[in-house]
Amino acid sequence: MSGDQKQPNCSSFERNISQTSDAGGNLSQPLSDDTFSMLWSQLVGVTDNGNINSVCANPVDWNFSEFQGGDLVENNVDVSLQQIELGPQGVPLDISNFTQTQSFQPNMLPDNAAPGPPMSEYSTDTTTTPPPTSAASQALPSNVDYTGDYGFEIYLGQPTSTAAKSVSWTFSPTLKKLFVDKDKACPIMFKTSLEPPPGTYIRAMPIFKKPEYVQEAVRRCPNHQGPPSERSAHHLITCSDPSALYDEDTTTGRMSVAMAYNMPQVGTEHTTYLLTFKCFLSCVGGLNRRQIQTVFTLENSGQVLGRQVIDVRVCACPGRDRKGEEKHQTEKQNKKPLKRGQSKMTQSFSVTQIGGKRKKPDEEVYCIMVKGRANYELLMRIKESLELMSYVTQDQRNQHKTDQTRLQQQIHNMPRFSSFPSNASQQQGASPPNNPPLLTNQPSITSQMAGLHRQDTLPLHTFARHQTPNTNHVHDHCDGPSAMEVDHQVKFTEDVVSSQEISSSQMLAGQSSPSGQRSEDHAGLGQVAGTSQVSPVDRSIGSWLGSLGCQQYLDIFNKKGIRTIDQLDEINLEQDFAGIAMPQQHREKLWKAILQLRNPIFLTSTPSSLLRTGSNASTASLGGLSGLSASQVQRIQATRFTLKQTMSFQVKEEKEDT
Amino acid sequence: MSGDQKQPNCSSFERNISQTSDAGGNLSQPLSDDTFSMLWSQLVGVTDNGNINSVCANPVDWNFSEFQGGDLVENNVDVSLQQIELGPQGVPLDISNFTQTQSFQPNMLPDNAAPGPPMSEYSTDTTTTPPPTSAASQALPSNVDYTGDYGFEIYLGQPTSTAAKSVSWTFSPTLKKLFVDKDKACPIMFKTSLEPPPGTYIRAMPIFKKPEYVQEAVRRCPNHQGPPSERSAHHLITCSDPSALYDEDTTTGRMSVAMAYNMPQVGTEHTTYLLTFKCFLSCVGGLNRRQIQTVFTLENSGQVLGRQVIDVRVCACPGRDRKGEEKHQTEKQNKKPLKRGQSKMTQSFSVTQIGGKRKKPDEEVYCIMVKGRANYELLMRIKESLELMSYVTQDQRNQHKTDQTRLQQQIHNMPRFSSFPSNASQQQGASPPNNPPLLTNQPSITSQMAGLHRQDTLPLHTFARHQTPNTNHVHDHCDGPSAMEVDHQVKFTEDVVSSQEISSSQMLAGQSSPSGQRSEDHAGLGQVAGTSQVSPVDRSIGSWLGSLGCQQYLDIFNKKGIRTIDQLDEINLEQDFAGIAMPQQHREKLWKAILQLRNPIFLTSTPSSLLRTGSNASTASLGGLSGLSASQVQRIQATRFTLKQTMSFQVKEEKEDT
DNA sequence: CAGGCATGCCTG
DNA sequence: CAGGCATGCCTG
Ligand SMILES: [Zn+2]
Ligand SMILES: [Zn+2]
Repeated sequence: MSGDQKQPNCSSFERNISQTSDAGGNLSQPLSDDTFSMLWSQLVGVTDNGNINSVCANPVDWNFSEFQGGDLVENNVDVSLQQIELGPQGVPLDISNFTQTQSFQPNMLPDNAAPGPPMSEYSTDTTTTPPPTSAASQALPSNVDYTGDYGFEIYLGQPTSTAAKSVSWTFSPTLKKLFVDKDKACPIMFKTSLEPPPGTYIRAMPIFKKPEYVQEAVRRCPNHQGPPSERSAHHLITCSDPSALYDEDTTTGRMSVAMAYNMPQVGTEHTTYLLTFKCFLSCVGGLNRRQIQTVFTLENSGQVLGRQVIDVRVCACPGRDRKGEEKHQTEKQNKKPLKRGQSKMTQSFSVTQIGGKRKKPDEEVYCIMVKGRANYELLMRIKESLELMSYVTQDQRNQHKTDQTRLQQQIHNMPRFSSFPSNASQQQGASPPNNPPLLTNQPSITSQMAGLHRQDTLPLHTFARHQTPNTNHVHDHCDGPSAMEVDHQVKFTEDVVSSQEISSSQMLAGQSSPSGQRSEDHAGLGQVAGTSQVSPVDRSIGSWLGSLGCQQYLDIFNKKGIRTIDQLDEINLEQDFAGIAMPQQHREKLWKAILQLRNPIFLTSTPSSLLRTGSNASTASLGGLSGLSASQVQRIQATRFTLKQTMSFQVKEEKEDT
Repeated sequence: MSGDQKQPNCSSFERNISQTSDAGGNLSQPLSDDTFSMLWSQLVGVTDNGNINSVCANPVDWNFSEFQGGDLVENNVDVSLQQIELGPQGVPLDISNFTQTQSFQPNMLPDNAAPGPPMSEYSTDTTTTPPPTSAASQALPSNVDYTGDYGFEIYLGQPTSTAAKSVSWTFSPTLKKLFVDKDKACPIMFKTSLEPPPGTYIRAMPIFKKPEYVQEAVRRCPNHQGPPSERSAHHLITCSDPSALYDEDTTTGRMSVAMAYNMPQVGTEHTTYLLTFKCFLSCVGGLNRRQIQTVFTLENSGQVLGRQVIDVRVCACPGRDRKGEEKHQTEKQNKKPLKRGQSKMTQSFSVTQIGGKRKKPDEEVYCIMVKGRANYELLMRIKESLELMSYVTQDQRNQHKTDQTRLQQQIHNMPRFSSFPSNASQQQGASPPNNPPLLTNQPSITSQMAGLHRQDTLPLHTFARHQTPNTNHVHDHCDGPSAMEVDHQVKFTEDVVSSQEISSSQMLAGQSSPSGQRSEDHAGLGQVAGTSQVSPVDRSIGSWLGSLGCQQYLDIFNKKGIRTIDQLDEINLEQDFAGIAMPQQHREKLWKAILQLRNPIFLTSTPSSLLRTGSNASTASLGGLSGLSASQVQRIQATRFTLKQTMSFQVKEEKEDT
């Protein structure tokens, strides 16, 4: 079994690779803090780069987990930077993957985030201003799939559900991960929907997945280095094709192999390359158990035409390890949402900046020593918000103020309390002992909510919760760019509101978002935020689906025995709804709404309570382009940041196999 | 837990260390065959060396286990080559360690095999003709303890019985093995009883323990190599003393560190060195899980004054691994002799050659491909005998012929059959189903013997077995150098003989060996051989002890419930008799006799039956110097070969924890 | 090729 | 520092 929880600690690793590490020395600072600093400075560096506006699509997406002490089960931070050139039709800022939290699929930005259909005018524009973006030469190489104008796609053969323990290789579609034995040729196939220009090649380049190491070039361990006479002596990945070229980037030191790309032979759909990995993931003094990905870029003259990324694990027992990781992942998926005592929180920031003009931030990096994890985490999130705020334009701030004022007025009109359900059976199950029947402003509201999770009747009145009027309710579920001005010291209270009030607040959310095709997803987000901030009058699935415009799926939920939205905690949309015919749009909408329901509390004033809450997660976002319409702009350079952090806590007394 | 069963297979290892291996390429031949060839050619090479007669003591002792497939549990071959200079007093060829079979103590040749007391005339003799015998410069370095004229001894602190899992180091006196963490300074102490000449130093040199690798220099794996600026960059062992010198022998490539030796500080008994091991035993591309020993030689001007050898395991958890290996060893000791279905055989050859004159054997090495383990093992033993035969002198051959003739005459006088015990209960227990009541010449006799093991009554008549007259009965239990002329295709039959016949045959054995101090051990061996070749009339312990002249221990056996010699299978002399006051001489005599009883069948015509026999082991020996007396020689150069092979087979249906 | 060990290293 | 995992590799 192989998981990704275990990583070499920094100090021991530094000793191990002291001879080969060519990464910067800033890893000696406290890991987590430094991680973010490094990550952050990278982002800043990229956006400050003068080439930024000419980059067609340069997303950066990281997924890592640290903070491994204590109860923390998972902590993923995805940072995505995407620069998009908008044409006259406008390219909608797709946020359909916004709430994606699986760590094994972190890089799946939607294909339609690419600059338009093949052979459109954008492709010309792109090719006429080709920046030197060869994957190997970038300090922070992108690991985001991008089929590009030529429909570049990777293929690893017919999907298999399992493999013998020691097969030479096996691909897990679920994990999007290749498990491959060392020194075994592995056929990797590619195709393009259109034939790229002559001289196009595919570059295969391994990168470390975790931000601590992403700057370090992946190379073979000393044990497995080839003879100096071989061009590929230090390359992890070799290609059976003798004409393959082995590059070592002079500045980044990255080792990659470039293989001529030709369209598939007649009768075949794909072009196959036999690749060999020359080190184990576990190789001491080399990969050293650090997860890697392999970035395949379709390139021509250094210009990236497409990109496909897969995780790769080079190990002695690909079948065994695949099984282990898939099981691990399934356990994660299945059990975490069910865990009463487990808390998960996801925060996500998305910042879109129109144009490249913005004052250059202070690039000096400071180190803040913080004692205690709770304080540290709190400070980190504040820090993130503060730093991200610098990317919010004045227009966005103004817009936020307006929205804020309007919303507060609406909320003030709501009654603070109404009635409390007398049904004692609602407090059955795993509800904590201290479950006061009357709601107050005290912080244990999530415990109370946990006590209601198992209700299977349809109460006429039930809980709803929203923030107190004097705090910024949009702080973690913003529906506009102004959400950056948030108050992290926010407190939640629980209110019971009537159905009328619910619908009005939903309307409010709907109203605050512009309609129209380009802002559709944006509006969707606003609607989702509304459902969690202003609760439905009853917690029946029917009402909830109705509020989402998804009544047609009521039967499906009922068949699964789900009658109240409190039961939604037990759902796994990807799994439970995998076989159900449903437009992707709806699927995403439902998934987002469920996530919102699960994560009503993002931050409380007492950070330690994060470890005790029944279920908390949060998604904060900064949607850009809110003030834009297609008629307003002819061509826009847009930069989108997405920073998503998911943290999970494991409650001690619960066993893994509950 | 760490055992020594697991070894890298040859091919994978070759690939792993292809960059660093500087050993000969003959490892590509079949491992086992090649192992012996290599080993053998080494022996031949050493003895053919012109320097042989001037070498004071140059024993070679190997212990390894291969043949790991099938039921084989253990296979140790110890080869010892000792060249001894005999003074006027004569130095008896001590064979007190002859039956030692523990693989963890293979190198403990007796200290009195050294050339006499300190400051004797030999020391002068030795120092006036100093050969270049620095441990590092020898292709096949000795790993035999030798305190030498100065009483050189190693000390690893107060013995401990156990240690915490991850202590930086711990020494197991039982295993004579140091378990030490990588990169942790380990204090190793030495003392001498006399102060050696100025300029004396201690050389620490690691060697591989197994003959497959013993020629290869031990060096760090590429991962753990130091910077080229360090003299010790490739040395496994480093010393904290900056004045230590790091040698790399130009011809052998061996890496060693030489540390100045000074007598202990006043008030201390030992001189301490802080040594550090820079690679794990498991290091890929380096030690690669190959067991090592460290040879500490007290040297002066390249001359070896003393030698101390310990096994070393560099690992991350010294305490854990020590516990594991000690447990493993205890299990081996305790359980193997008890196992009914397990068979163990030990063969041991000892060849002593007087003087250095002997025709140079053909040094060409050929490879015989053999299909099937049984055939292979059979052929290997034959090969060994044949090759060892070339060391037998003509005098020895003549002596053998004489003995042979005399013995055959005696045997012909014995009745072939008498009666068969009617006690059906003798066939209880683990006896195989096909257990014919009447004895014939068929080959399944060992099965029948197994059926008799559990008898706990004292039958008036019981089995005895010896070889048919037309075969050479001394083939595996020789009592003289002529034993080399053996017939390995020998067959055994079972006879029942009377007690009178037993004692007569014992007398025979006794008569054939000369009396006197110098040949005492020789005589003892002959007696032992006699007890197994001509069986006692009854199988009671009393009779057996009486025949050995050890009646005084009858009570001890009875207290342990042992009443027949068949029960001796269940005894472990070293353990069961550890606390019993008994002269070492008697202990050895008993032990040898028990071994003989256990191993009546050494070779059968059906090799596969080796895997099925209840208990078989054998000791063959070639005692040298049989014709010598102290008065005949003033000074003698003697060379003694000892080749001992121990093989154990595990029967499938028996569990380890029976 | 499945079972399982050996063994460095991570976690509490 | 003990428990236990991760993972290359050996064995049947
Ligand atoms: Zn490697
Ligand atoms: Zn090493």
